[in-house]
Formats: sequence, structure tokens, C-alpha cells
Amino acid sequence: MKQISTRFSMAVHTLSLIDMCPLECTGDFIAASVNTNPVVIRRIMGMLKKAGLIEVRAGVGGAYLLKEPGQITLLDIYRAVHAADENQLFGIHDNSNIACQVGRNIEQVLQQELRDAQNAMEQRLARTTLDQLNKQLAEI
Amino acid sequence: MKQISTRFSMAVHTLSLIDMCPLECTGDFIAASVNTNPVVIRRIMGMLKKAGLIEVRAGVGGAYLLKEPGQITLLDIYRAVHAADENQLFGIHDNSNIACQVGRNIEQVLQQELRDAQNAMEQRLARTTLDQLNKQLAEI
DNA sequence: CCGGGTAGTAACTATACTGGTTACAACGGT
DNA sequence: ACCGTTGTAACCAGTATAGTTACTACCCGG
Repeated sequence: MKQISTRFSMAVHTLSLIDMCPLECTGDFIAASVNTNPVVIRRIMGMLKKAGLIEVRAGVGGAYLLKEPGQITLLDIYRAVHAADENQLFGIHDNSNIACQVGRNIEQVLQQELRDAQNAMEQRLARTTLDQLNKQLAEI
Repeated sequence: MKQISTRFSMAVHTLSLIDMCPLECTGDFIAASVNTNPVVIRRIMGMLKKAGLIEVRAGVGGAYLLKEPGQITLLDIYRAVHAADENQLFGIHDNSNIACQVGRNIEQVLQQELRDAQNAMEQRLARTTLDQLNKQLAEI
């Protein structure tokens, strides 16, 4: 497979910066730290804004968090940038042949198993907050 | 993101069938149950073969498991079909600006967090065997 | 030993997501 | 009013996916 889009890691990077220095955080400034094109960052900021994580100061530039950094988890960010389509990490083939016992039931059974696996991952993401992350960044 | 390829779920489907009726399991037969093109199945069987999960009977057709179904986990199958690139589910942007504290350390910190999340998912996959899955399929 | 059915691939296609890029209109403080 | 910024739209190249056609290699039964 392709990997989960780097949009997610760039979004985390972006929020870290906004937490540390909201006023400086124009799209260009963040793009310089992430080392990418400002438009890519603006697109991500748009998603973070739509998810209610940040407020962007149109015209003047900069952005600030709408929640405490201790209340923003990696899972929130993951969801905000649509890291997984329809919140469903695993794709499952459909229209299996119902004349076959396996074909008839595989989708339902797999759906549950894979949902569990996805949940395990997401719960791990939910355990880490932006706050904790920024503390780790400072400690190195 | 795009979801994890349906190649994974098709591979599980394929192995379920092989476990139940190895002799019947030609590419065409499996393709009819999965409802896709036989070549797609043959490609997947090639990957399962390369991973040492099955042996395919060239010429005559059919395939059989090389391990007990209780010894084949969803994680084995997931890995066999290269569901994630380089065994790394999350893509992380690189070449961040090292002049910035966040840019300098984000990759290392995120790497660890995301690896943990990935592991949580994989360990859940590792807990389910083909055997258990087939029992579930039969119980419905 | 040969014919029929099968595996194993190569090659091509359409579709879709990604990350980057240019361009431009709307906005807002100084 | 100016200038830097945001918010988008449009486009591009690269790549993964899933399906399809076509061909060779292989094995068994007759």
C-alpha cells in the first residue's frame, strides 16, 4: 500500500508551531519549517480550521489553537486531515458471491476484525496530546 | 487517504477458501467467489506463495496451506500482501528545517508515537488466526 | 505424447490520491 | 491605499490500484 498521507505528520508539525508561536505562524513561516510549499500548509490549515482545532487570522496572518494543547490528541488531528477515507482504514472488497459460504459472510466477519484493529491504533493515537508532544520536542 | 488496499481482504478471502477446499481452489474458482478477475487472484496467490503461506499446484490447479490455519494470523496475511509500504503505515514528511526546534525534532518524536500506534493495530491483527476466522464464517 | 485446463507474467488501461506549483481574488491592519 | 496574508482554483507529475487481454510454461489424463 501507499502509506498514510504525510499530510497527517505535516498537520501535527503545524499545530506544534502554532502552539509555540501563534503570531509568527503564517503559511509561509510554517512552510519554511516543514520544508514544503505554503499552499500545502494553507490547505492543511483549512482542514484544521474546519475541524475546529484552530482559528486563522485572515489578512494579517497567524493562527491560534481553539482548544488547550492538552485537549488536542493525535487522533483529533488524524481525523481532521481525513487521514483515512470515511474513517475506515481498511478497504474491503464487496459484491462477493453469495452462493458461497465464504463469499456470503466474509465481509461481515472481516469488517468487525479490521474495525477492532483500527480502533486499537486510534486509541493509541488518542492517548497522546499535542501538549505531551511539545514537551517531548523540547526535551531532546 | 486512500484506504488500505482491498488486496488484503481478498487475500484473507482466498486463504479461507483454500483452507476449506484446497483442490477446488483454482484462480478462476476463487475469483468467482471474490467476484473479480482471475488474474487479480493469481497475483495475490503469488504473494501468498512468496510469503510461504501456500503452495500452488502449477498446471493442475488448486493450492494448499503450508501452515496450520491456527498458525496463520491476519498479520501474516497483511504482511504477505505488502499492505503497508516498507512495513511503515504512516508516512512522515522529511527534510524539515533543522534551524527550527520543531523541525529539528518532530520526525524523531512522531516516528516513535506513530510506530506505537501501528504496533497496536498489528498486534490486534496478530491475535486473529485463519482458523478462528473460518469458525466465525461457519457460525453465521 | 498431445490436448485441455491451469499457473505465472507482462503489458496496458482507467481511476484516484498525493504533493507540489502558479495564479488570483478577498481580506485586514498600518 | 498599500502590502502581506489567506483562501481557492487549476493544473501537473508521480504513483498505487484493480481490472483486463494476451501469451508462455506447466501438469495431468487419455
